[in-house]
Amino acid sequence: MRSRRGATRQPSACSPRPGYVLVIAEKPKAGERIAGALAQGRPVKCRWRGVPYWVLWRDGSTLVVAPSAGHLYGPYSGERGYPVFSYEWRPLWEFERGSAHLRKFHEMLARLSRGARLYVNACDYDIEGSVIGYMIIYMLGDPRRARRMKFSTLSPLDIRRAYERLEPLDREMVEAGMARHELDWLWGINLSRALMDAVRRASRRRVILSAGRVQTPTLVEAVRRWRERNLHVPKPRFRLRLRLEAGGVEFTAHPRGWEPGSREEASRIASELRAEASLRVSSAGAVERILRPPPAFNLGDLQSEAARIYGYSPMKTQSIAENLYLEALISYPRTNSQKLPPTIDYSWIISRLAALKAGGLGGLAARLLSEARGALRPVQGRKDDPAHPAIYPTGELPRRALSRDEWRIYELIVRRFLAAFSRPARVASTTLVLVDSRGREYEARGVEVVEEGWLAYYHYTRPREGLVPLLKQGEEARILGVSYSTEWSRSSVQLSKSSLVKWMESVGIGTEATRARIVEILFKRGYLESRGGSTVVTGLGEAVADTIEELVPIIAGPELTRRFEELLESIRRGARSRVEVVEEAKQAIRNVVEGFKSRIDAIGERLAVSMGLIEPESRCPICGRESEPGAPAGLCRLHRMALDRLASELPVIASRLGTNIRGALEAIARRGEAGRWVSEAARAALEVPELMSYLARRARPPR
DNA sequence: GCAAGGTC
Repeated sequence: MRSRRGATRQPSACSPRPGYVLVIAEKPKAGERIAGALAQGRPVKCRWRGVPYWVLWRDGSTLVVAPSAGHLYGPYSGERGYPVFSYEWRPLWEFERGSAHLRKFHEMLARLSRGARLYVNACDYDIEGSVIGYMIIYMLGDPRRARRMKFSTLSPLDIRRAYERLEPLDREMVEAGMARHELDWLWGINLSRALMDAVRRASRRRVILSAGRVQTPTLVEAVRRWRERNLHVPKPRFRLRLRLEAGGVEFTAHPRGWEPGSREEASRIASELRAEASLRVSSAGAVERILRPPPAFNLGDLQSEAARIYGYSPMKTQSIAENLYLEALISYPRTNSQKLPPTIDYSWIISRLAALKAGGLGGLAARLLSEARGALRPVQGRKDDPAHPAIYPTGELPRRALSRDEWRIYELIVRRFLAAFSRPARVASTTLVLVDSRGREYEARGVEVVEEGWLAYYHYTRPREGLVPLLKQGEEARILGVSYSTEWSRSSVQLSKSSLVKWMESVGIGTEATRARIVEILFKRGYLESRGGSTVVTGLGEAVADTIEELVPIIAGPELTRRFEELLESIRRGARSRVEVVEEAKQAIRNVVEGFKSRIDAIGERLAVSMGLIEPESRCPICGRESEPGAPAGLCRLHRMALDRLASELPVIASRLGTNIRGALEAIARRGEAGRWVSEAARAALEVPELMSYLARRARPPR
């Protein structure tokens, strides 16, 4: 009986005689590629309870390629209480919520392991892949009869080459990977239990709290940004705007390198200018910039573009991308790479995309093919990934109508992919410098896209255009009008899911697959909340961040990850052992827990107050948070901080506005640009004499 | 139940 791939099962082929080579892949998709590359002839696709594996023949041996689905094992402890230092590696399906589907993978691998003469770890060539494959071989097979396959892409050539050059098991890499799991487990479980215990003792309530190497620094950063935003004191600036005309073209100019220092000065200069008829051009220059095409997306770039353009959360973008991947429309999305390797058949993919009907994408693909005339070389970004290339469309076309959200993400990926093959764009910018009769300089700028290039494919980063007339030095521009406006500075600090994910990436914590998920955990724990489309930190989030910064500063910032990296590197080099490193961590955690327990009542009380579980002794009259000892009028720490910031900024603001302290305070109390605690403190100071005199004592006149 | 990391 002949069978087509995947169509029919062949019972005899699917239960090969013992003595075969078992090749373990990290996931089904990779297994399929590996089987296809290694088979001489066609691999036979088999299933066990729905999980695929492949049987094939190569140089007279039988190979069975069987996939895992990521990690099948992890540290587990049945022990309650803390500190907890004993654990063992157990199958995840036995104890982890949401891992039930791993059971059939585990059983399939257990069955196939029995008849193998050789085990090959063919998981992704990175630290986690080494652990995934090794644990399966260790638990179900025999590490003494095992080898490692090392390949950097899933191209048939790389896979075949890796199989011809099997290497010994990478034991040091595995030890480093296991150490990573164990260290994260020990720190995370113990600190989380300590926090929960503190609240339970203070309030008799059970609440789920957590801390960890990645989530806690992210929370601390969110708190820092939250405070910065809410403590923002806006400052007024005065912006002069001149409407000019020359040669029939109207345009706008602004002061160049100076600005009016006060409202009074702005008003005086405006009337002086109104009395003049024209400005003289002192110099004119044009420069042309070349904008290189952006590289194809990695997950982080895709997440931030989807957030910028459509307001999608990183988690939403990620799960949409995962669906597109599972439907074979795009390549593997959990990648850090901005590079497209030369081994992929791009002209085939782009010709397939030319058949896309919706959204004009097909037309763009066809246009690219005719523009490129066979020379398809993508730009390469700087970032790389050991296991995967940048995200690209596979050339498979959607078989069903995509939802609006799915289509948007798919379109972003396709457009960005096409742009990577296109030509640079050229943008001309013109700068006119003009002077008035008193020698003050003004500037007018024009921007024009001279050659579209890649902007035709990825138009989301098109520069804003505007024209200025082509004038020469000495020529004049007529003044049509002069105005000035007061602009209050806004806080430039961002706080959103997307900005937190970006921050994590910039300091190197978390991975492509986990960053968005860990930000969601901060919301789930009640540390962060979405209110009216923006992200806020809750009182609980602040209390947890402050508590950990005070008691366990090592885990409050990205430094612990750096420390981990050094330790893991030393294990990989063979300079240190996993046991040694883990024992050291246990000692550090033992000390931390001891310190925590000695102050557990105070910690628990602070956390419980922040959650509203127990009453504080005295509350801030503005917000109801716990009062800070010694603060004026019983303010909390945050409103006291806001008051102090006001005190230091008010004198300058008053002089710019040409008013006194009270006048400046009144202006700030109404400004939407002011941080929330600042405007609240300003309003309170206008009403409560004690606060006003506190301010007056601290507000020093400007030098 | 609690981490972070794989992947479905």
